[in-house]
Amino acid sequence: MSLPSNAEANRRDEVLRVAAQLFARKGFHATTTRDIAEAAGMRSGSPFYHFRSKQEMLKTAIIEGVAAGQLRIEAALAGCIDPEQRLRTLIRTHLGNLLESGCDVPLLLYEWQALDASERTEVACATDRYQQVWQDTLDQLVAARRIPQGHATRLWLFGMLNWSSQWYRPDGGCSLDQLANEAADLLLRPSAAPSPPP
Amino acid sequence: MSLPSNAEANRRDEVLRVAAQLFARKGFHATTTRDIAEAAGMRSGSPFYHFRSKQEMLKTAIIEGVAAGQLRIEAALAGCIDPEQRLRTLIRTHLGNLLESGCDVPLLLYEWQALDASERTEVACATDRYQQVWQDTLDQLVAARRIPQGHATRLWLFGMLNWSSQWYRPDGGCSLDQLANEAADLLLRPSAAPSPPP
DNA sequence: CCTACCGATCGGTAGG
DNA sequence: CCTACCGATCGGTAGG
Repeated sequence: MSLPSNAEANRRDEVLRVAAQLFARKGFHATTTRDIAEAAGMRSGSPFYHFRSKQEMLKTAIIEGVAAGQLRIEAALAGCIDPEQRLRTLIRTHLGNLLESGCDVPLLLYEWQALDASERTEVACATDRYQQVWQDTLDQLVAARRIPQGHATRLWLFGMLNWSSQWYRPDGGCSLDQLANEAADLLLRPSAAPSPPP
Repeated sequence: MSLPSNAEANRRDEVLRVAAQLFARKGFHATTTRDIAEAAGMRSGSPFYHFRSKQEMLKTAIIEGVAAGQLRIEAALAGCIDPEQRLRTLIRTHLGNLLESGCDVPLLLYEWQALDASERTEVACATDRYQQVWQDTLDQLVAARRIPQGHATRLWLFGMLNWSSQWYRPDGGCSLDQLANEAADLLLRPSAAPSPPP
């Protein structure tokens, strides 16, 4: 038995990176393993030295993308206590995870349908963790009457944000900071006056 | 020259219907023309008697799906004046367009990427019309201070609603009426008191 | 990681 | 609309 060498691991990461970007841009089924090989500077059979199958590339890309996004969220949230500020930070960071170039492994939101049942279960574990901190923050804001109650609020919110990958263009003259604040303003009610009514 | 017979047109509609449903459920690239033929009770080459290519089936399905949804929206909105009520009706009807079974030709939100440039232009004409009535209603609600200003409000709203196709399950114990009202409540501020402050 | 290749499947067509 | 078929391409593998 031998552990993978550093060089080998780096090549594997490179394959994963280009695969994830192609999956994000063209979709899983519209991307061929030959596309991936070419983008990684390899011959057509070589990606299969690193991954058993195209589906395994997808599963790994989804899970690593979510994990990387989760790390960025935890870092951005460090030391942030106020629920409104936490929500704004979550929204801004999530938009970055979705839209900002330089994401080595982008979030792949729509491609999980190409996975089979057991792979979906693995992916669900990663996404459940990603959503937990959102739910906690939303619960606090409901308690503070900054947003209305509702079963689906977290899902509505993810929808708002995730759909931006269908329309956002970096050259559109609207920064992610602006967009993030606009989205938060759409959800948040003004905070109640500090003194109660007579 | 001969016009298509009724029987021929009916078969074409049947091909389109099953193609649209397969595209919606599995995605364009994961659906084969043989899947479509089988679902329509034909042999593998026969769909091409009605459509020049698989892409033409997709383009037609998208445009007809949007047009059918548009008709349902116009019918539901007839005689409805109040902006809040109009928004609630738009949301409820759009969720029906997305999620309700019995949609012969469902809305295909994500598959337009498989089209080429000229086909996308045709699709854009149909979707622009679909969005116009939404924008008008949102503008009225901004003027009435029921929702905050923002460049992207219509896009946030469509995101909220469209993402529901990723998580909504009809047996989940939540009706579309409930969901629609919850979504509207998330957006709408309470209307201002009728008398102005001193 | 490359060379060389395989079996399967795909979109699409000719001819009737 | 069916039969019969084609050329291209696909995911994946054996052997080195």
